[in-house]
This record gives sequence, C-alpha cells and structure tokens, in this order.
Amino acid sequence: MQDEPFRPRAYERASEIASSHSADFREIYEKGGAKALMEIPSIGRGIAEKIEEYIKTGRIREYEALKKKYPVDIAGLTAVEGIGPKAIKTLWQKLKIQNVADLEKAARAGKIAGIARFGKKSEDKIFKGIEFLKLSHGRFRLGDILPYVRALELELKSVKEVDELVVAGSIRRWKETVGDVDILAVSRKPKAVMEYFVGMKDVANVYAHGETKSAVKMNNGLDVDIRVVPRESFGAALNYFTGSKDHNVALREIAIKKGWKLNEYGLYKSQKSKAEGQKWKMIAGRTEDELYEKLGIAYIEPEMRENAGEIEAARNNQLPNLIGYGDLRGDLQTHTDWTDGKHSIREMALAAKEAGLEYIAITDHTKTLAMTGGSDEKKLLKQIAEIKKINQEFEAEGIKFRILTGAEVNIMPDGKLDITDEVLADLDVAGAAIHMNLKLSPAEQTKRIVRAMENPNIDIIFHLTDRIINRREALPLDLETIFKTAKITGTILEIDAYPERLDLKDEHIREAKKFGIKFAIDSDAHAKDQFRFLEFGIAQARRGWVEKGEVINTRSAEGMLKMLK
DNA sequence: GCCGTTTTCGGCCCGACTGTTTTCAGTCG
Repeated sequence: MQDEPFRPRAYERASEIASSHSADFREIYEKGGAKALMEIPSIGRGIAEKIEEYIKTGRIREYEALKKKYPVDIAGLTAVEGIGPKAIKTLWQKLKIQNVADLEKAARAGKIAGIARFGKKSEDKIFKGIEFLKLSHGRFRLGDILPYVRALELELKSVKEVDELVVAGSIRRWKETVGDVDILAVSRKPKAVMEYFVGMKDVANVYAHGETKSAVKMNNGLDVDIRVVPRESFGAALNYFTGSKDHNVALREIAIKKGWKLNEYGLYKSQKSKAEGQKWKMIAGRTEDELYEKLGIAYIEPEMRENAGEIEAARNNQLPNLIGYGDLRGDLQTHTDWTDGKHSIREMALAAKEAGLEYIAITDHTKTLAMTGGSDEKKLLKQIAEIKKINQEFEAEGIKFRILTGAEVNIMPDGKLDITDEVLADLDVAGAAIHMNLKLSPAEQTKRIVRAMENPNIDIIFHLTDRIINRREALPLDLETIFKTAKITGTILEIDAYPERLDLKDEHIREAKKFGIKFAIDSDAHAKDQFRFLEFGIAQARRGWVEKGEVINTRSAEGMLKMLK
C-alpha cells in the first residue's frame, strides 16, 4: 500500500519460515540471541531485531505505527476476490472502509462505482466476492474432493478438442488440503476447450474466461482453473502449474543465474542478433525431465516440490529414492465388525487381497473405547482363534493371503494400556493409540506416549498426534523426546492413511526420519472399500521423503514381523 | 528487508485476464 514491493515480501517469507520451522523462534532467541535467528535463511538483521523486540516487549512499534496509519482489516479484505492492497488503500482513503462489513455496505449503497478506477463492474465483482467469501470452505481436505476431481478430469478428457489433460497443482503434489484445482490441457483449439469448461453444468460462477486460461467456482465451492498450452510447452507448463510457487521461483532463479529465462512455455536461452536485438531460443520444455536436466539438477518428484531443501538435494544427487505407490504388501491397521468396522474379518481380508495386498493385521479397538464395543482380553483371545480358523480355511481353499492378529490398544491417561501384557504378547501386531483425554498438558501427553512405547509388547504407535485435518489440532507433544524413545525402544511409528487423519503428517515424518525411525503405512480401514486410502498414506510418506526400506509393511509378512519387538 | 561461485549495491519470477482505460495498472496464481 506504500508502493514498497520488496519489504512486504521479505516479511512474508520470514513469516512462512517461522511457521514451518521445526524449532520455536523464542527458544532459538533465548539460546543464541538475535544472532542465532539471523542464521535462519530469510531472517536478516532487520527482522531478527523485530522478533527480539516482540519477545522482549510483546509488541512491534513499527507494526503498531503502520496499523495506526491504516486501521484496516487487510487480511479480511484481501480475502475478497479481486481486492488487493491498492484497492484497499483507495477504499480506505475515499470511503473509510475498514473491513468487509464496511465494504459490503458501500457496495450496497452504490458508492464504489463512483471512485476513480472503479466502475459498475468492480462493484458487482465485490458483491459476488463477498457472497462467495461467506460460502467459502477455505481449504478442502484432499480425500474429500479427490473423487470429485477425478470425475471432473474424466469429463474434460472426453472433450474432443482436448488432446491431453492432467490435474496439476497441489493435488499432483498430494498436499493434504487443497485450495483450488489446477488443470492443464494441450489442445489445438483452446477456445473450444475454454467454452466447454466455463459452460459445464456444475459451474456456479465464472471468474475469468480468456483464450487460454479460465477460472470458475463449482457448486460445491471448489475453485477450478484451467490453462491450455501448445504441446511443445507441456513439460514447462506442467512444472509451472504443479508448483509449489516457491519451488517454481527457485527454479527460475537457477535459470536466471545461467542467463536463461523460465516460464510456463519453456526454458529459454538468450540469443543476440544484430538485426533484431535480443531473441529467446527455447532449449527445453516438452517434458519435465528435460527441464530439470537442462537446469542441471535431478528430476524432483511432485510430492517433494515445496522448496524445502529438495533443489539442493537434487543438485547434489542426494534425493531419496521415494517409496512407490505399489510398494505396500500389507496393512497393519484394519477394523472389522467385531468392533466399529462395517465388515467381517473374512470380507476385509478378501477385499485387501483384491487391493493387491498379501496380508493384513486385524486391529480392532479395545475395551475402554466402549462406544465401539472394544474388545476385552476374552474377546481378543476369541478373535485370535477365529483368525486362525479363517487362515486355515484360506489355505484349504487355495487363497494365498495371511491374516495377522492384532489390536488398536487404547492408551490410558497415565500411559498404561487397557489390555494385559499377557494377552498383548499373544498378538502378532500390537498397536497403541490415544483416543481420549486429549486435554492433558504437553508433558503429560508426551509421558503417556513414552510409557506406551516402553512396553515391550507395543510394536507400533498408531496416529501419534491424533489430529483431524480441518477439525482437531494435533496433540501438543514433545516430538523430539518421542522420536528418541521410538528409536531406543524399536517402536514403529504409523503413517495413518485415513484421509481425515494423515498422521504423522509430512513435516513430522521428515523429522522422524532423522532419528532413524521406521514407519508403517496403514489404511485404518473401517470398511472393505477403504484400502484405497493407502495411496494417501504413501503420498504423505513421499512428501516426508520416505524410502521403501523405511516402511516395514513393504516387506513380506515374515520379513515385517521380524521388524517388530 | 534479504542476499551474494557474476554483486556488500542493486537486484528481487513471470505472464494471463480484467476493467477502465486509449496504453496500462491491479490482481491472481
């Protein structure tokens, strides 16, 4: 708003670093002062001093002075589609608009159309923007919208002017929540594709309808963007449209250092000719592989493109060899109609086999999770016998599949378990998890988990942080202590693939890896069609840079069991 | 405000679409 383009970006970058940094800035400051903060990338003297001022006094004077100058809800107003800093400044100066409520009132009174550089259309757009803001869902959980997106993808692929089409953006990176859907298409008749796209029957609003780029909102509130490029630019466009933005910017900076230029159409080398001055010659862009190769770094999988060290790793040929989507041979957390699952042990096993697995562990809930009808020792022993029987039937019927016995044991507030060690010792796979008493202090929660891991019969901690995406915060845990204990006790940590959990999440997985911890990727299936969830877990593992060897259920049942306590 | 195997000063990613404009600024991704 003050015509300063770069300083705000520097602060924005610093704030992103702060929110994703594994250690708390306050602790870093207390240990090493402002100097230690300045060692963090994107934190220089200026911002380190601001952080210091904030830690010491609880406020930042410059920020408060700016707030006085513009007593305006900038974050709220920019959330209205089409409203940016310049518009906010004008609206404040001319109409004293401070927040979205003021904006709505002014638009309703027809006051906006009269201001310089605003017209009737701007006013309508603001109206619409506010309406959509009220309906806005924020970010969608990937698992909730992926089926819808795949149907949309199929529909668009069937359009005859579409030669090629792919869903890019955060969906291709398998980010756990999705802000909008980015679709890339190749077509020789982009206009026809655009017309089909904005005319789809589920479209609620058209934000933009251009020759090669359009944007709409669907009836379910999801924003979808499409972009059409020529075939020779497909790789560059795919890279550009997959993001993340930070990853793209970093790639462009590599190009610039070489004196080249990277955009969504390709990688270009400058050619000087006397007659025409500077010209750009395309040197890569048909495929992503070609693009990375020309930039001089190894190909980076979409799940890793967050500018979180992957470019450095690619430059040094130190990228991990990520676990693949077909690498799982078993599933170590599944539920049946013995507790809160929908289907029988046999049905679940056959569905797992159908999904390409060789074995599953049946891990129904235990007795203190009363609402699920959790098992006590007696019921567990009965289930063990039943599983043995089904395995024998399978053998007799020539069905090559193994069912392992197990449980999802409930961890009590003090870290004790609700099943005796004697019975736990009989199980093939004993997982433990927190389901209640979520309000304990970080120290108590951490102690609780540590105690469960120290039990020699507990092989795996299921969904460690107990978060529900978009609904429930992760437990406040001292992860360093937990990861250390997991390593020492040989406890496996689960990557729960249930789409609303995805727990551990990507950043925690990367952190856990540093301690040498092994993982299990489980569906947490409560019905026989839920083995499809495993791909979300694998994606999350890939986002955490996990290799096949670090996941115990990529092994055969025999090999996997040897990895347990 | 940050940063530096081209620089401690002078850069900072790049292009499409829209609206209000007669050539472009603002917004978005």
